[in-house]
Amino acid sequence: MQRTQFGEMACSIARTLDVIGEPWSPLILRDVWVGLNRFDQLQADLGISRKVLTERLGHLVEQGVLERHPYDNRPRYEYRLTAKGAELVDLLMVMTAWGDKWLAGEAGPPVLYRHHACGEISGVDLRCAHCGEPMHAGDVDLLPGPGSAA
Amino acid sequence: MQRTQFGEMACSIARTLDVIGEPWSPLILRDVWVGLNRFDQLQADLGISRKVLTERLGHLVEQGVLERHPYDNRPRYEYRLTAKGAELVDLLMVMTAWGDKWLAGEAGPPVLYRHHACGEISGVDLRCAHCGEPMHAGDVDLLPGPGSAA
DNA sequence: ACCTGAAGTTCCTTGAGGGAACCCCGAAGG
DNA sequence: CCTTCGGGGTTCCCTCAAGGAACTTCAGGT
Repeated sequence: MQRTQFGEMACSIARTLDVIGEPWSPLILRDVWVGLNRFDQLQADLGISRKVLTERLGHLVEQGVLERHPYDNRPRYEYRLTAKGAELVDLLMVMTAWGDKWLAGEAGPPVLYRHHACGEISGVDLRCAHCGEPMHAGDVDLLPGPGSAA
Repeated sequence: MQRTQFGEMACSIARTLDVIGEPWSPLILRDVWVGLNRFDQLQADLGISRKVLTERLGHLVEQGVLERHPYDNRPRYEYRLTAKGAELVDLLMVMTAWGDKWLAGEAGPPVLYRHHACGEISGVDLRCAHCGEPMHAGDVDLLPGPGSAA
């Protein structure tokens, strides 16, 4: 965990980091997304310390990103993405795209995405929600919004 | 810093975290993106410890995300995004979109993006690079790729 | 010769991450 | 009824990274 809390900053990036910025959190989300829903599965897959896993899951549940819910009529629980959490998968897909492009090396990407709509192996691209044209680092101006500190 | 190195995992998310997963790194990138390029500017804006800032900048330069380069013909340096780093801004924009939606509260988003192509205030949306249709958590199947461990 | 300002570096303290052992609870087996 | 098993955590200790503040270095300006 970062010692400095980012959540108080007037910045959506900082606030998002307060939710999933701790080490392991994005990987936990990825695992839950792909269907590893139980404590021991996560622990085994990630090799994370049980103590830290407990802390992370607690935090993610508290933030409304995961839901802990019982199964099998005994003290067994599984974790699932909430709607809020499912939208964080966007972030994971963009990380995947960047990692595939810049870090995968000779071997190529470890995982491929097949898009339901077109059936093709593909990746994500960022588009303007308004006009549908590409939207990347150089394509925007930044303006102070209603929630700015000033 | 995470004690466990994620870079060795066969996962582009984990590898990406190895580059920018440390606390502060995404915020440093954001600041450099918006034009805070010098050590003291970054330190003052973020309130980060100078020691940690030195470490983070060093790591980001080593990873090829930032370039350190001299100005003013004396021991003065500024940091700039490389092409590799500029593409990481995609990640920041997605984090912003999510934070704006789920964490901004009453006050609304602290920062707005105006898209050059259409001139409108807008945000990003994820589309399939192949067919252009929306691509989110439920719209894909995952398949093992060439670089998978198996 | 002195001051200033940028860009680090050093040193100390605190607390989060790693690791392994331990605990609790309900079910199933004998 | 007593024991074992397996999921889901807790507890404890150790190490190393983050915070914080003071110190250093180098070049220019006055």
